Amino acid sequence: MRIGELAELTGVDVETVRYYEKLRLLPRPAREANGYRTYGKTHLERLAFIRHCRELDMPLADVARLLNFVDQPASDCGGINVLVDAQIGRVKARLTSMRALEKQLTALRRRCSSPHSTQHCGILHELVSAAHGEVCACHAEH
Amino acid sequence: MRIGELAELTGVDVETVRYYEKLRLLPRPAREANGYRTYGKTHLERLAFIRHCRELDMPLADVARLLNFVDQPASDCGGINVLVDAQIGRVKARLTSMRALEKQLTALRRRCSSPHSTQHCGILHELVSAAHGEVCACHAEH
DNA sequence: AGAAACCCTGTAGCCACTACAGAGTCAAGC
DNA sequence: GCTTGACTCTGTAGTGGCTACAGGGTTTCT
Repeated sequence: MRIGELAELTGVDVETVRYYEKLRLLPRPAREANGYRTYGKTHLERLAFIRHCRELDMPLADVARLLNFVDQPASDCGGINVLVDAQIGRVKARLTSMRALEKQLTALRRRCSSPHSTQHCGILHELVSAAHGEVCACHAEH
Repeated sequence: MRIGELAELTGVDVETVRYYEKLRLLPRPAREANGYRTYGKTHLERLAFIRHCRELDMPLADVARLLNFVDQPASDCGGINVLVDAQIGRVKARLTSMRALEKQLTALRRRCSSPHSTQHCGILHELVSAAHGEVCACHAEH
């Protein structure tokens, strides 16, 4: 299997496959006589593994650690839980801040319903008033 | 006011202030005889404006556009709404995918409650099974 | 035979910073 | 006057996770 086929099967860009190789997430493949990379089933599975982890938005450094666990079946899996829990924590934290952000933006948006001149635009007024240290609708408490 | 004081007042890092200047978001300040930057009230307000927009997670390119509107009070403010709406759209889309992500991760996490050997770890099994194209708990439908 | 599609290496760009390196300047305390 | 520490300057490189070339070679299809 050449790199294009591997990329196609896993839904990963060709350049990304080479990128993963450079980061040593994928082992170096054998080469054809012309220098083309040749992949087998193990590469396919490993790449699918990486991709699945990325779909869960895990950083590549964590994926590398998970791959280490895969390569050492006898070791304790406690570290895996730690990684997943950390990822869940990050996602939860971002969710919280994103929800707040959405509220702030919609509050800001309500300040201007119909188009008119910039100097009377409620949105811009809100943004500018923050520059004066005043209370703004989007970042108001409660 | 020197750069450190400006940074302190706005809660922005000193390096970031210089970075904004390089991107022409902040006008070039006057210089003291020793070459130190000197800022006034207008800089302070403009920087606070930028920071407020960044708190709403707007890209700097959009912030630059908003600053253009500020500088042209007579122009139509329709473009402002477009920017804010686009930002709201981005945030909503990310919220949706983050919520799905959280579900996927917690489903994955449930696969391993107590620590044991890696080769029997349900989490790793899930991640590996994806590599075989099988259905996994975290990305299962419904 | 020629064109399109694939492959190679290596480098630079994206975003919004952040972190230096290596130098100069300034104020306070001894 | 001298040291120490805090501040400032410029310029460059690093972060993550790709993505997009440039400039070449190879294969495959028609």
